Amino acid sequence: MFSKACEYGIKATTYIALQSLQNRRVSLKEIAAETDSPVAFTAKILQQLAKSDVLKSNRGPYGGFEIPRDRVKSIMLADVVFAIDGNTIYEGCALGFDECNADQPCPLHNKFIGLRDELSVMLKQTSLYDLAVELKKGVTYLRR
Amino acid sequence: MFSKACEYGIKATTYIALQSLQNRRVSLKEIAAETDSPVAFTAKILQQLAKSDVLKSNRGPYGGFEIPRDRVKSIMLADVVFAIDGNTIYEGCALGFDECNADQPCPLHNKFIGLRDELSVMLKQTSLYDLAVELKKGVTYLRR
DNA sequence: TTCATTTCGGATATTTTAATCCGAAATGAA
DNA sequence: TTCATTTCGGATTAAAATATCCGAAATGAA
Repeated sequence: MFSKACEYGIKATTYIALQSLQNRRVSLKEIAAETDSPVAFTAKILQQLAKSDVLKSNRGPYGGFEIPRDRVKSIMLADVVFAIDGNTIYEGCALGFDECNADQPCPLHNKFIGLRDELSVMLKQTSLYDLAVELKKGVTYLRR
Repeated sequence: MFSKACEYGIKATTYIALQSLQNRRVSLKEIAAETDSPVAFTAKILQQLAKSDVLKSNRGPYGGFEIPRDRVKSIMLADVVFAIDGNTIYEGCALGFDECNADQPCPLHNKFIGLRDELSVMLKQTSLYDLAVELKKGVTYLRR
């Protein structure tokens, strides 16, 4: 479904969102530890997310990553996924055709369009705020 | 979503099902050509599907692959997918946890269970016969 | 039997994804 | 300024997925 990079990216941004809501800037080391992710690989992903303007990075002591408080509610899961995996998840054909549409569909096309649309809606409607709130409540977890 | 191997496997079994309904046994070469798939890689996948009893293979001249006519309606997409990709698509966690359930869910768990169940139902309810019929009608395609 | 045809199975090669390493650059504090 | 801390960015390595190659085995027909 998602690439490993994207999985780490979602966990990381969720954690950063939670801490940012409490005005805490967090370091790469802390993020990797809290999300059970490989440190160096996570660094690359965070860099990419910073370039895509999903989060803000700061170098030097007391540096780290953050998401401006007023943006936590408007950054959607779809933004994170798109920044890392692109749009194949929304637009890609289940059987790998470069193009696949109602006009000339693959055998699975019609059985998948509904599901894909639902997925798309879900990703676009779920904000980092939504994910952070549940994490804070303790009803979801970033590691086991 | 699916691995490349699984994509090729679905296309191949759909094609074999269509031909088997017309009592035609088909060769690897023909299958690969009709589904626009790499020959040698497709061979491996068909071998695997034969071992999983999704289809029957026959060596020698006039050999090739087939699906017993009376089984085309009872072999489901889920059987093909399971034989190649296993059950991660049904049971795997969206964020890669080894285990992920209502008791200790990842941040996406609850947003995904509905979708995953729908996918599961769809794969279990769609038979090779269903796919072959649409292909025969000319409303779906195995290559573009 | 002989031969051409076809799948089988193991080894190998290529490509993509995942992950690490390390010096450079930025930054804040002493 | 000096130094420790932290991210940045490029190079490299490792692992997994994708794909190919080729000789062996099976099989049906001449």
